Amino acid sequence: MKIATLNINNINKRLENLLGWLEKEKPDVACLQELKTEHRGFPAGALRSSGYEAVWVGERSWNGVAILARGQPPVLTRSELPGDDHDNQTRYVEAAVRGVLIACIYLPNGNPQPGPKFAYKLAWFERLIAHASDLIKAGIPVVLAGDYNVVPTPQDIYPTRSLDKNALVQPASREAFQRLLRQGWTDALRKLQPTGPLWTFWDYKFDRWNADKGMRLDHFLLSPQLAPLLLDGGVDRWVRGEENASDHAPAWITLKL
DNA sequence: ATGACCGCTGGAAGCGGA
Repeated sequence: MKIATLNINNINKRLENLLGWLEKEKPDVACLQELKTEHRGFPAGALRSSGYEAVWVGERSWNGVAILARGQPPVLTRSELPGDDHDNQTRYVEAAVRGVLIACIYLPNGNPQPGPKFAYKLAWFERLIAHASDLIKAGIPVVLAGDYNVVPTPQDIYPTRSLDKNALVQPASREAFQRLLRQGWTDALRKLQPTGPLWTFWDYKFDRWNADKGMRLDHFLLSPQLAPLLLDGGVDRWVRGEENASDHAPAWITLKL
């Protein structure tokens, strides 16, 4: 079972890029973030024509997340992260596919830092940690996939001091990610490749793609039952080099199910 | 680097993203 995650940065603006990637790489499950469309604007028909059924939550202009599954409909289990009834941002969707619970996450960016946006990021992270704890305790196979907007360690970003104040690299952001891992989750891509660059994002600005100055922001966390089933994984870097690309590339893993 | 990008809203600059 091949599971992928991609921050698409507007699904309708990049629909041809998305369909081209799905056709070529054929993930069984694809988690998407930053749909940037209201619920009714989601291109469900085009995706169905390409062989994918979907569940999604969306809002105008910002955020929005989806789970696609090839050849079968994902079974929706949650469309929001528990813990704050006043949070209306569409950043979490969860569904079961072939016996695996898939959570698609778009964690808040948190810039500028410090400030209310960074506080929202950390509060959202705490809600995720609480929910993830419940999922671990449930003893079921779970993949937490998505754009965490966290650079976990210094080796997950090109060498620079210019981003020292950025929310993505703050000690509080990294500490929250480590606390999540310590519940028993496995950082799948880092388990496969313990050291070295594993970029999934290159800023549009400053020609970062051509300089290959990227960051690792998109992660797969595996529950204890799934970690031993991890076979392979990587980043589809070619997608970032296409015309009209998102600033993220897809990351993927395969599980022996 | 107060950076040179990209997309959105609204109908101009300003915001958000990372």
